[in-house]
Amino acid sequence: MKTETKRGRPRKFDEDKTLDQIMQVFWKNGYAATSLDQIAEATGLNRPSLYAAFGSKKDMYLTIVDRFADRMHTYLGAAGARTTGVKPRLKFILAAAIDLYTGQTELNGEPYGCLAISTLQTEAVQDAEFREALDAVIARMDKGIASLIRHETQGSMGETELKEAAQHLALILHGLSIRARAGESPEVLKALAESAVDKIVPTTSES
Amino acid sequence: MKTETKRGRPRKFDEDKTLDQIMQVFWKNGYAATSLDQIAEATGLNRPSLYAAFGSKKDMYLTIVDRFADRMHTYLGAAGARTTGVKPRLKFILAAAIDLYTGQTELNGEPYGCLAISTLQTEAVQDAEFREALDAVIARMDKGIASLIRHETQGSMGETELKEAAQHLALILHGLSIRARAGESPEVLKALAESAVDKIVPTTSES
DNA sequence: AGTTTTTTGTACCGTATCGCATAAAAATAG
DNA sequence: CTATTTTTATGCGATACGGTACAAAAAACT
Repeated sequence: MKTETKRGRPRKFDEDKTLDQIMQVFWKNGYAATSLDQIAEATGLNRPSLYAAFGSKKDMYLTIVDRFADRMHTYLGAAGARTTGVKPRLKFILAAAIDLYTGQTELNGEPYGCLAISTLQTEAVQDAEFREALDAVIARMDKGIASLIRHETQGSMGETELKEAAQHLALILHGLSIRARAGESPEVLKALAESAVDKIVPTTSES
Repeated sequence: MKTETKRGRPRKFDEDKTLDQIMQVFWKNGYAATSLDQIAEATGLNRPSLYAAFGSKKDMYLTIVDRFADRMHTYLGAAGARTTGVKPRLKFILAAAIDLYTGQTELNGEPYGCLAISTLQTEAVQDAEFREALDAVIARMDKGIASLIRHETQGSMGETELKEAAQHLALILHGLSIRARAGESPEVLKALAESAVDKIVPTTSES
C-alpha cells in the first residue's frame, strides 16, 4: 500500500535533493535577498513547480530552517558521540560546528556560519513566525547541550548551574557562527572554542 | 569662516536626526528588506533628497553601520567608566549592552539586538564590502574589551591570555545580541552575562 | 531685479519581484 | 483508445524596487 504507483505525470526532481539546493541559496543570501528566480535556477525547476511542491517563499524558508536544525542536530550529535567525558565531547561538538560554519564539511563548502543565526535572525523582528522559529532553534541548542552535560556529569552539577553552562556554550557557538561568516579561519575559531569549554565547564574529578 | 552662509535653498531637515531615523529602519528590517520608500517615509524626505544627501542605499547602510559602531563605542565606554575593577567594569558594560539590545535605552526602544550582528551579518557573504565592515566592527569590539582588561589588570595577565578573554567576552556579547533579537528578557540575559564574566575573566588578587 | 546655487517635489524609466492562469506533457485507470 | 490525474513550461499581471530627469522653490550673490 505504500508504493502505490501515483496517478499523474511523475516528478522530474528529487524532493530531498531539491530542498538541499534551496537550503544553499537561503543560507548564502538570507531570506529577503533571495528571489524565487535564484531558487529556480539553483534547483532547475520553474516557479510554478516550486510553488506546487513547497508553497510560498516564506513556507520554503521555514521548511528549510527546520531542515537545517535537524541536520545540525544529527551532525553535532554524531560528532559528540565520537568520544567520552564532558569536555572532550563538547570540544568535539564545537569543532564540528566550526567545520560546518567555515565550510569544511560536505554539508556546505562555504563559510556561511549557522543558517538560523546568520539569516533567520535578521527577519526575526519583522515577523513573529520567524522570531518563534529562531527562538525554537536556540532553545533546541540549549537543551541539546544541557542534556549532554547532564548525561556526562551524572548529578555532579546542579541543574541550574548545568543549564547556565549550556547556555554559555550556546552563546559562544553563536558568536563563532558570526565570526565564521565574517571570514575568520577555522583554526582561530577552534582555539577559541577549546579554551572557552575549559573556562565554562567546571573541572570535575573525572575530567 | 566656518558659519559661511550657504548659497542655495536651505535644507528642511537635520542631517544628524535624519541619520538616526534611517538607522532605526535598517536596524529593524536589515539591509535587503528595507526599501528607500520606507526610509523616505521614516525621515519625511523624498528619495531624490535622500540620494543627494547620503548616496545610494548601500552608501546609506555603510554610513549607518559606522554610525552605530561609534555610538556603541561611546555608550559602552561611558557605561564601563562608572566603576572600577576588571569584573565590575565588564559587568557594567555587558549590562549596558543588554539594555541597548533589548530596547531599554533612549537610543533604541525596541529589542533589535546589535545592528551589525543582527543585520550586517546576513549580507556579509554576498558583498565583500559588507564583510569587511562586519569584520571591522568585530575587531573594534575585541580591541575595546582587550584594552579595558589590559588597563585594569596592569600586566597581571599575559597578552595572549588577555586577548583571548576579550574575544570570549565579545563572543558572549554577540550571542546575547541574538537572543535579544529573538525576544529574550533583559533580566535573563544579564544573569547570563554576569556569570559569564565570572567564568571567563580569571580571579586576580585585587578583584 | 536678476542671476546663481542648492534643495525639493513630481513623475518617470527600466527592471525585478511574487504569485498564478493556462495549456502542453506524461503518466495511470478504465 | 479515451478519460483522468499530476507535473511541467510559458507567460502574464500587478506591484515594488532603486535610481534619476526635470522643473519649481528658496535662499544668497551681484
